[in-house]
Amino acid sequence: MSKVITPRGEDAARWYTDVVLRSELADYSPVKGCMVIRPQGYALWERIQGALDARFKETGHQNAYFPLFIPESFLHKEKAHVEGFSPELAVVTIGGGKELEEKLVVRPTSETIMYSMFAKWIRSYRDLPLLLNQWSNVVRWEMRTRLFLRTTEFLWQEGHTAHATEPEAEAETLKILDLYYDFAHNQMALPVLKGLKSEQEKFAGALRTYCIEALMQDGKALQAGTSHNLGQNFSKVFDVKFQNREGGTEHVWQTSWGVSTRLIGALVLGHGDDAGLILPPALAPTQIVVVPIWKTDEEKSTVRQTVEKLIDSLAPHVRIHADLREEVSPGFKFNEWELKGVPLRIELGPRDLAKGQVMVASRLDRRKEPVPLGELVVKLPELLAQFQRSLYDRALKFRNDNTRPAGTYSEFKEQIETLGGFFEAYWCRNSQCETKIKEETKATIRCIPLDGQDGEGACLFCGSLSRTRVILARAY
RNA sequence: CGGGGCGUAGCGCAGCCUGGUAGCGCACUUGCUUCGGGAGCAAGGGGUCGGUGGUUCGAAUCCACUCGCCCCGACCA
Repeated sequence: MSKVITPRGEDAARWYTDVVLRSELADYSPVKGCMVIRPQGYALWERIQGALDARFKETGHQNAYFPLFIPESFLHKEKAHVEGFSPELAVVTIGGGKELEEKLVVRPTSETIMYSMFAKWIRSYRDLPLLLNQWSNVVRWEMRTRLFLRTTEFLWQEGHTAHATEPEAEAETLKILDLYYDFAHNQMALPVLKGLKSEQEKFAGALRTYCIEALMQDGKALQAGTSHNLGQNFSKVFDVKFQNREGGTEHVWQTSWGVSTRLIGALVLGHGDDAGLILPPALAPTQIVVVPIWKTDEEKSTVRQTVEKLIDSLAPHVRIHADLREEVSPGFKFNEWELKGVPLRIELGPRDLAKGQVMVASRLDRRKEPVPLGELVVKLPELLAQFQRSLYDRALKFRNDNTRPAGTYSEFKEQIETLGGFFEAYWCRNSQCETKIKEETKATIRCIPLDGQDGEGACLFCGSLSRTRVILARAY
């Protein structure tokens, strides 16, 4: 493997692949379109899982697990759903050497199999709300794949809830959207827009799809999470009914929502640079790496002793790792840990020992500052918190600098090509205008932002007066 | 599926045009010296040249077919 990553300015696509492969997040698999998530990448996923799972539990959700295989007929019950997913299904036709009576679909998402069970479990309003989440893999036979951003099989979480009333379902949909928004900001250090998807872009089978939408450093948008209000679309076809307080029978109101391993791609594209990954401290499996430096055997033993004491005192407070390998030089380690995105690095050598200090280097700007040994326990958590803020601020500044009014349609067409980024415009809500824009510019309406819908303007395409403000961008 | 590119050592590549029995860098092994931004020297190990068939005294090299991967477009988290 080459020693350096292809510079982003030279080839952004190659840069992304280089970073993912070289930082050992993932590797290509023998199966086309699939990937192997390596220990580095999986550790990151586990941190994402941990943070989200805690939030789901705090908001009253329970985890469960439903089967990988779904009877083909289930998919066909909801018209829009089957039309949306048919082209990308993997289907099992043979089991145990025999042709199956009914084909089994490998789940592309679990609405249908879950709700067939909901129908069995829900009888009364007392059984509601039912708040479930599942961590699983799903398969969607994509034509074109990219590590983490779009693979044939991916890992995700899918929440599925059932409620007694429409307002309750809508409240749940928005509660999860807020949860995702908060997670993106505070854990991933990525500013995201909360918005509503257009009819064309919404989930197959949903009433409404809300999303969080992020802007990557190459000027392309990335859908980072979705929360759907399913209304009664599925409960009607799966006959998920309950008896209300008044004794009448109603279909439940449902939601589903998810985020996937795509979030790892968002971290790479959102924060990385030509030296590799940059991980937010809140999610970094290793927050601080210690690189000891020595020349003589005598120095080696004193440095090592100090490092061991350091680790013992700091390990309860921060996720810290000492790189004691002797077969590679300190300089090599600096580069390697920077590639892997570890936020802070402590350098500790004879010169530092003499002064009773260490050098602390930040992955953000690669600057180093001396910190007295005795102050580390207090100072390191502060530096990590500061790192987290700075990383977010930098991403926010980037987004602000790359969000602009679309202007006239011809101005927009030119700028989407030359500048990229988010464009603000008004849209008449006519899907023909939306399609035309997409065909002519490759940009899509990313969302109708929930904030700032109080003005009015001319539709970007047809010019008719509109009160719907939208964000457009080219997207992953 | 359309367009472009590539398959030669674990990785990145040269060699191919003009056939003569395979080479470079990194990585790996051993030893010594090193270690504050990808260490140096020395000695080693490792390849059915993607596959099949053909041309030829002889094929990594020429011809035909085939398989696979990557990138760009149409579908999508």
